[in-house]
Formats: sequence, C-alpha cells, structure tokens
Amino acid sequence: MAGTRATRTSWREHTLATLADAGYRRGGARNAVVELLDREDCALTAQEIDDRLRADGRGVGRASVYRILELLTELRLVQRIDVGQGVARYERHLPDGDHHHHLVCDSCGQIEPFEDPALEQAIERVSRTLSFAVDDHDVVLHGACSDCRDAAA
Amino acid sequence: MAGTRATRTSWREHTLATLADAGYRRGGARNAVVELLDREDCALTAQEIDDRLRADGRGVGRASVYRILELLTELRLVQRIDVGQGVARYERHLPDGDHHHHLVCDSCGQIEPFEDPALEQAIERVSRTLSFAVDDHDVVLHGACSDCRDAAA
DNA sequence: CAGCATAATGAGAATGAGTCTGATTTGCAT
DNA sequence: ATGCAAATCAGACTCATTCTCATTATGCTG
Ligand SMILES: [Zn+2]
Ligand SMILES: [Zn+2]
Ligand SMILES: [Zn+2]
Ligand SMILES: [Zn+2]
Repeated sequence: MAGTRATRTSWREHTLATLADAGYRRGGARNAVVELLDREDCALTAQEIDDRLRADGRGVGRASVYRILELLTELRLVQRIDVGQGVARYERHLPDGDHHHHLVCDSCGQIEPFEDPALEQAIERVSRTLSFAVDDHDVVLHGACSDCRDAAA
Repeated sequence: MAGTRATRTSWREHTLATLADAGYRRGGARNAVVELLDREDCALTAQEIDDRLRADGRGVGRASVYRILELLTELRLVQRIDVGQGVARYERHLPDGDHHHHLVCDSCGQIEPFEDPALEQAIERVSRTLSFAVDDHDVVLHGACSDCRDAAA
C-alpha cells in the first residue's frame, strides 16, 4: 500500500501509481487532468478544467475530460460534488481521508470549503445505523456569503 | 400517528396562503403542482411531476412546472435536492422545520430518506461558526442499498 | 357585471452539460 | 520493430432545464 504518508507522496503520485497498479496505461490527457487537479484545493467544473488546460496549451478533448473524471471518481481518486447549480464539480480525494464540505452562496454562486470533525463524526455514526452500505457523503450548506449579506442589508 | 398533528394546517394550505400573502394570483397549474407535492413525502423530479399530472388528466406545460418549482423554492415552500444524478428533485418544505436527508444507491439509483437529530445538531452548530449566513443545508449519503450490496457479494 | 392591467400558462425553440460514436493515435508487451 | 488494445479526439447527439412570446385567466375598478 503506497501513499500512507500524504506529505511525502503527493496526490498526483498516488493517483498515477493507483492507475498503473490497476492496469491502466499512461496517457497525455490523463496526465494533464491529474496535474491540474493536483494544483487545486477545491472543486472545479469539467468546463473549468477544459478551459484551463486549453489556456495552458495542453487542451484535450471534452470527452476525454469527462471520461477521465469518471474513471478517477470510480477509483475514488477524485470526489464528485454537486452543490445544486446544475453542474458537477470535481476535486482530488486525498488518500488520508482528509476532506472538507462546501458552503454555497445562493446569491452570487460563490463556493467555499469548510471542515468540521464533529460533523464528520455525526455522519459516521448515523451511517452505521442505516440499511445502506454508506461509503461516501456530501454536505452542502446554502446561504449568503458575507458580501451578499451586506449588500442585502 | 404521524399525520394527525400536521393535518391541522396542511402544507398545501400553508403554501397557498403564503403565495396569496405574497401577492401572487391563483392559477390552475400552480394548484395542480402544489396538490401533487402535498401528497408526496419524498422528492420528485420535474419529469415525474409532469408525468403524474398528465396521468391525472391535469397536464400542465413543462415550462410551468419548472417556473412553479422555482418560485416555491425561492419562497422556501419547496426544497430542491440534488443527489448528483444530473436531475433536480423537489419535495415540500414543511413549515415546522421537520425534514430528512437522503441515501442514494450509486448502483441502482434508488433514493431513500433518513432522519437524524444528532446530525442536525452538528450542522446547526458548525453553521454558527462560519462566515456565511447559512439558511439551509443538504446531506447526501452515497452507497449501496441492501439489494445491490447482496448482488455484489 | 363589463373592462382592464397584468400575472399565469403553455407550446415550442433554444441552451448547455454531459454522453456516445467511430476514426485515429499511442503505450507497451513481445 | 510490430501489433493489438487502450487512450484520445472531434463532432454528433441526448436530455434536463430555460427562454420566448402569444394566449388565457385572475382580481380590481367603476
Ligand atoms: Zn472543495
Ligand atoms: Zn454571495
Ligand atoms: Zn426526501
Ligand atoms: Zn441499489
């Protein structure tokens, strides 16, 4: 099991190693997407990923972006997030399980991450009481960011 | 007996009253959608709403369904839920604040509601510590339903 | 009750995220 | 180096949701 030490092993390395172990070949589009996601702390839309790669002169086909994100999501290397704006977002899923959830400003659309250990515990606890085999979760808090709240007042 | 208390002021009555107070006129499409949602405990897609109304011989325009759901969502009479399947779902938002969250089977797509007071408390607590003015939240647990889990084993 | 201003509705076109297809390129084992 | 399967790509396609605008209905006013 590689990747027990997140600080030494970057998400990018861990991801490429996992893909190789699973028998996937390397490919330029996949490398480009993985490298881009590795630089981002919070979620990007497929469109944003596509645009940034193109801006970097590493443009890849739209279909490839989606296919790669789907594969990485299946392998739990990426987390897919849907905050209710009609577009999916994707961010790296760190191997140490460390993760955050999201605040969405329903006025301006801004998204911000937050973490809370107590919330994670509550989710884990309730997960064990359910008939489903829960293996992932999402929490989205909706509201108004400080800018929008001030503007409304 | 769950229903007895809530029946005094049904969601439907509360909703129609709120719309009237806010200065909206009455309309057939709106009544049909509100009555349908009032009969459902958990979330429906716009498509499902459209289909059911048509089956009841109360078909309304697709645009009206979406427009009405958007309005009800804005007025917090309906909660919009997005479990990451690319379609939005809608369910009544009860005035007493009583609500549930959702389990999604990523194999078969089944959705099931669950409630947990401890989880609600954890969310309220963390909400107060953030810079956003949080006024709503969603929790989605992903996993495998008992059928799909058995099938996989 | 008749007439008006305007809100509500509906049919269909338009949009846009995401998926599928079929052809071409590339990685990698032999 | 050769060959096959995996990876990539451009573009067509699907389908949920939104937009447009003509038509209908509601609630007032006189
Ligand atoms: Zn994030
Ligand atoms: Zn904002
Ligand atoms: Zn529900
Ligand atoms: Zn299932």
